[in-house]
Amino acid sequence: MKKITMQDVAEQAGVSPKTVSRVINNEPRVSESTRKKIQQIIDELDFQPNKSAQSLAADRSLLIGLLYDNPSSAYITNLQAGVLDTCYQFGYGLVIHPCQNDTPDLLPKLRNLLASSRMDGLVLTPPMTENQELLDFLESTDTPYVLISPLDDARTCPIVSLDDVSATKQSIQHLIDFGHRRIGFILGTRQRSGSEMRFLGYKQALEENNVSFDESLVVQGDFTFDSGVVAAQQLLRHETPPSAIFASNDYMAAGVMKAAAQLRIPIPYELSLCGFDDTPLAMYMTPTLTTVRHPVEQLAREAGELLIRQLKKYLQPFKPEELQSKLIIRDSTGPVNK
Amino acid sequence: MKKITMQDVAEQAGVSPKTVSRVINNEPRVSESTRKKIQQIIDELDFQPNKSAQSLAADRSLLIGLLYDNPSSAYITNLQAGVLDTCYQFGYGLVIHPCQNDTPDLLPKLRNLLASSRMDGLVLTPPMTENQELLDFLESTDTPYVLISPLDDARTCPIVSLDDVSATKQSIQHLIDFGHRRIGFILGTRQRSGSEMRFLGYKQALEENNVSFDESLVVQGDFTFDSGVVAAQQLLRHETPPSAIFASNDYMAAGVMKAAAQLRIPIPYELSLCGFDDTPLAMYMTPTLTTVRHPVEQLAREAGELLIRQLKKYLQPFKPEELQSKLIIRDSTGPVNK
DNA sequence: CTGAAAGCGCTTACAG
DNA sequence: CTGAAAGCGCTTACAG
Repeated sequence: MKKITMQDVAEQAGVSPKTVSRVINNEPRVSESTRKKIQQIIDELDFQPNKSAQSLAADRSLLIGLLYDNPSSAYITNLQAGVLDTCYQFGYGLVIHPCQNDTPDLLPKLRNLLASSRMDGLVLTPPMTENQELLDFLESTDTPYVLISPLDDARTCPIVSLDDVSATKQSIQHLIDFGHRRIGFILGTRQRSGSEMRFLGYKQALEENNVSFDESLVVQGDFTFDSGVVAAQQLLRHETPPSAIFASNDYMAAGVMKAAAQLRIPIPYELSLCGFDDTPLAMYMTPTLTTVRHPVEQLAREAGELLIRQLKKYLQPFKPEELQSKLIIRDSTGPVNK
Repeated sequence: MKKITMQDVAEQAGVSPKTVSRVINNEPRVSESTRKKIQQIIDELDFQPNKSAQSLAADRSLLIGLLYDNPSSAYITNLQAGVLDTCYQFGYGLVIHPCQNDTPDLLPKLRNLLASSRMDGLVLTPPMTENQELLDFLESTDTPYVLISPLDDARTCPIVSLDDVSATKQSIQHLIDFGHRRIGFILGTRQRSGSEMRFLGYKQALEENNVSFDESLVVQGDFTFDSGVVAAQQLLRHETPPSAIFASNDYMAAGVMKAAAQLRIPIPYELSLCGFDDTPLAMYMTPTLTTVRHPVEQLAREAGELLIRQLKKYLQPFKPEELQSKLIIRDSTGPVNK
C-alpha cells in the first residue's frame, strides 16, 4: 500500500501541487470548480497530508501543549477529552504535560519540551495560570497561549472560565430553601479563581436572603481531603455549629463526611453537605453527595479552539457554546433539623 | 534567537552533517574522539534536532499511541505518566487516544488517526487487548504494538502484566488471618485477565487454608459501583451471610459499602471489606478501604520501553524493573465478629 | 570511520 | 486564479 502524496493528487487533478496545497489549507483564491474537483480526488484517494512535511515546510509543528498540575485525575481526563476534540477537528496533535508548578525545574523542562516538540501554542490550567515567570517566558518566546480559569485577567491573552459565583449561589440557595441559616463554608486554596468565586457566591447568596454573614463559620482548607476533615472538625465543634456545610470541592466534602462520621453526626439528618466539582467520588460515597457539575470538557474544547484560532490563518467563524454549571442534588442535603 | 541546525553543529565541529546525525542517533562507527567533540558542541549549543525533519527524512513519526477505554481516570493518568516517562527518555512523543472498544467506528477512527499521525507503534490496554479485529488490523499494517494485561498471550507480541493472583491471595489471607471463613467474592467483568486472576487467587487462598469453596458466595459484577451494590445485597441476604467480602475493584467495594449502610451492617465490625486497585476513592471513603495498590505507572513505563525498543535501532541494554502489587490495609477490615 | 549527493512531502515567496 | 522553483532540516543509500 503505497503512500499517497500531494503530488499524486495534483497529477490526477491535472493541477500543480501548490493548488492542492491551497485546497488542503482552505486558502482563498481557488476557483470553486477546481476546489471541488481536487477535494473529490482527495476524498477518493483518502489522501492525508504528511504532518511532518507540513511542519517542516511551514515551520509549525501542528502541535499544541496542555499543561496541568492537578491532583484530580477526573478533571484531567475531562480536560484532555475536550482539547483532543478540538485538536481532531483542526488537524492538530496534542502534547500533554503533567507538571508541578512549584518545582524550580518546571521552566527548564518546559523550555526543553518546547525546543524538542516545538509546540505552536499552549493551554494552561491553574495554578500555572498564575505563574508569572512561566507566562513571561512564553511571551518572550512568542508562544501563544490560552488560560483556563485564571485568577485575574491582567494578561492580554485569551481566557476561558466558568461562573463559579452563580453555581455556588445555587448551592447555597438550595440549602437556604431547606431552612438552613447557619451554613459553614470551607474555603479552597486562596489565589485560585475557583476559591475566590465560590466564596463570593456564598456571601452573595447569604446577603440576598438576608442571612447574616458569620466569619466564624468560614474555615480555610486547601482542596485536600485532610484539610476537609480538619475544617469540619473545627466547624462541628463550634459552640453554635452549622446545620449545613458547603465545601469548596468534593474531596474536602468527603473529609467532612469522615469528620461527621467520627462525631456521629448523621448526614443529611443532622447535617447537610454540599461539595463542588462532581468528581466520581460524589456518586460513590454513602450518602451520595450533592455537588456542582462543571462542563470541564466543553471549557477545554473552547480553550483549544481559542488557541488554534490564533494559529491558523483560514478558518470558519466561531460559534461559542453555552457553558453552564449545574447543581446536582443527591442524598447529602435535606431539610434543616430543628 | 536563530534556530540551531545540524548544519551549524557540523560546521563548528568541522565534520559533515551525516556524522552529527550519527552521534545523535547513537549509531556505531564513529570514533570516540569525534563523538565526544560533537556531543560537546551539541551540548554547548543546546542543539535539539528538528523532529519534523527527522520524521520526514526517516519516514518515522517518532510518535507512539496509547489506546484506552477505561472508566477510571486515576488508572488512565497513571498509565499516561508511565508511558510519557519512557517517551521523554527516548525522544518520542505520545498520542493519547481515548476510545470505546464496543463501537463500530473504533477501527475507522483508528485507521484515520494512524493515517494522519502515522504513529510508529501502539500501547494497548484492556479491553482493546482482546479486540481481535483491531489486532489483525494492526498486524496487517505492520504497526508494532504491546499489550498491557491481556487475557491470553496467543499473539506473539510483547506483553506486560501484573500478578493479580498473588496480590489477591494476600488480601484473602489477610481476611483469613482475621478469622474469616465465609468470604464473599464479587467477580469483575469476565474475560478480563484481572478478573480471572483475582478469582483464581481467591480460590487458591481458600484451598491453601483448607477453607471450603462455596459457590453461593461468588457473585458476578462488572466493575461498576452499581453492580457492587446489587452483588452485595445478594451476598448480605444470604441465609448464612459472609463475614467478609472481597470486591474485585474499589468501585464495587464502594457499592458494597452503600449496600451495607442501607442494611445497617457496620463495616468493619460486622463485615470486613476488601477492594482492589487503590483508587483515590479508597482513601476518601468512610471507613477507608483496605485494597491492593498496583504499580500501574511502572507497568506503563515498561510497556513503553518494550515498544520503543522495537522501533529504535541503537539502544542500551534493557533493565526491567521489579513490579510488585501491594496490599494496603486500612479501616474496612477487622477481626471476625463471632 | 567519514562524507557528498539526493530526496522525504510539503510550503514559501514570487511571478504571471 | 494558478504554477515553477527553491528550500525546510534531517536521513538514506552509497562510496571510499
